[in-house]
Amino acid sequence: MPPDLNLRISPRSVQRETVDKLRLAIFSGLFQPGSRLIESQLCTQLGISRPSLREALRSLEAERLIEIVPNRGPSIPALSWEVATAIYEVRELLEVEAAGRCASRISPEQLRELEKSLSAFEAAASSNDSLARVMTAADFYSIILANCGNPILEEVHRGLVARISFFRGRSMSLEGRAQSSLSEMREIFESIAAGDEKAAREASKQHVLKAKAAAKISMDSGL
Amino acid sequence: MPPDLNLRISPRSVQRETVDKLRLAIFSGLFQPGSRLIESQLCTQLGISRPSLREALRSLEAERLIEIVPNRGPSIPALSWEVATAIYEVRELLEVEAAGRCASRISPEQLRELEKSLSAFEAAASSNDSLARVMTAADFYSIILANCGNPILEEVHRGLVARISFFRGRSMSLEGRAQSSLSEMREIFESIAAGDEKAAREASKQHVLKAKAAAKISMDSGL
DNA sequence: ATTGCAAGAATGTCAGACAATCGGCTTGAC
DNA sequence: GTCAAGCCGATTGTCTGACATTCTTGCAAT
Repeated sequence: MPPDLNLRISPRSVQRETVDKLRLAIFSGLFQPGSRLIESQLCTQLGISRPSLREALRSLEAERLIEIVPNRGPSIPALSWEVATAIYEVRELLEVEAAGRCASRISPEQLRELEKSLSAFEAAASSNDSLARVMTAADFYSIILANCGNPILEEVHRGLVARISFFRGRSMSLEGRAQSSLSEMREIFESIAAGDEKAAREASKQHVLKAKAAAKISMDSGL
Repeated sequence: MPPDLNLRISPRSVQRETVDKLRLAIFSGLFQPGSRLIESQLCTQLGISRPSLREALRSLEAERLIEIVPNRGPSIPALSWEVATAIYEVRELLEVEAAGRCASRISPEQLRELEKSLSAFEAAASSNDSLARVMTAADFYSIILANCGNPILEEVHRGLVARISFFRGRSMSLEGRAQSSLSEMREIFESIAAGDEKAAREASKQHVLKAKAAAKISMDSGL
C-alpha cells in the first residue's frame, strides 16, 4: 500500500457543507456582484447558526470569492476588467505550463478520460445549457491540471478559475464561442495525445487568449 | 485624485489581528510542523474568545498555513519535499514572469526602493539574524512583484512564499547561502535597472533554482 | 503483545446577548 | 428647495456558556 494514501474518511461538518453550498451558489450566479450577504438571512436560509456561517464566510473570504469589509459585512466583489485581465494572464501562465507538462507525462487511461471530457463538452456545446458548458469545460482543464505533475499548479489554477466563473458563464453563452472553444480544446487535446509539448503550450496559450477576448466582449456588451 | 484609491480606513477587528498574529507566529517558527494547535490554549494566550479564534483559524486554513482535520482540530502541516518542490516550481514561473515585466515598466522611484531593499538585505546577510535575512529578502521580492503590473501575480506569489517560509528560514542559515543569494539578487536588480527583460528573467530563474537547491540541502541535513 | 474499555480532553455546534457601527430617514435651518 | 445635523433601525463584531460527539490516552484483561 502506498504510504501517502490517505485512508481517513472526512466527516462532513456543517462548516464545510456551508462553504460548498455557498461556493456553488456563487458559481451559478445566484448572487449579483456587489450585492451584500446578510448573515441573519443566510442563517435562516441554510438552517445553521451564526458562528458556523461566519466561519464559512471567512473561508470564502480567504478564497477571494467574497469580500468582508469590517462593520459592513460580506458581499460579492464586483470584478473589474483590470483584475479579470490580471487573472487571465496568470491563468495563461499556469495553463500553458500545465498543458506542456501534461503532454509529456499523461498516462494512457488519463488520456482517455481527457478524450471523454472533450466529448462531453462537445455535447454540451451544441446544447443550450450554458451551465453544462462551463462545467464540462472545467472538467477538461481539471484533468490537464491534475496530470501536470504539480499539485500546487492545480490548486492555484482552481482558485483563479473560481474567481472568473462569472465571466465563463457569460462568454460561453456568446454566439459561436462554444464552438470555437471546442476546436481550440480539440487542438490542445491532439497536441497532448501526440506528446507534442511545444504544440500543447501554443494551443493552450491561444485558447486562453481567445477566452479572454470573449470575456471582454461579453463584459462590454453586457454591462 | 485617482478614483480607485481606497480611502477607507480598515478598522482592526479582533479576527484580523488574530490572523496576523498567528501568521507571524507561524512564519517565525514558533510552532513545530505537525504540532497541533489547541483552541482553548490559543484563546487564553491571545486573550480572545473561541468564536473569534475559530474564524481566524478558518482564514489560515484557506491560506493553507494550517490544516484543520474534522474532529481533530488545527495543526501545522508538515511540508513534504514533494510539495515544497511543486511550490518552488510555481514560484519560479511567477517570479520569472514578474521580474521580466518589472524590467520594462518599473518607475525610477520604485527602482530606488528596490536598491534600498537590496542594501538592507546586504546588511542582514552579514549579520547573524536569520529572521532579518528572510524579512529583507522578502521585501526585495515584494517590490518586484508589486511592480510587475499584475496584482494577481503578486497575490498568488505571496500565498506560495508564505507556505515555504519554514524552508526560507532554515536555508538562509546555511553556510554561505546568504552571500550567494545576495549576488543572485544583485544580478536581478542590475538586469531590472538596465531594463533588460531577458536577463531579468534568466537571473530570476537561476535565483529560484538555487534557492530550491539550498532548501533541499537544509532539509536533508536538518531532518 | 494485542484488544477492549473507560475517563478525560478537545472539537463541532448552537442559543442568546450586548455594544459598536453603518445607512437611511426625518427634521430643521438657511 | 437644498443642505446639514441628528436620530433610529438594521447589521455586524464579540463574548459567554452550554452540550453532544469524537478523539486520545492510560489501564486492565486476555
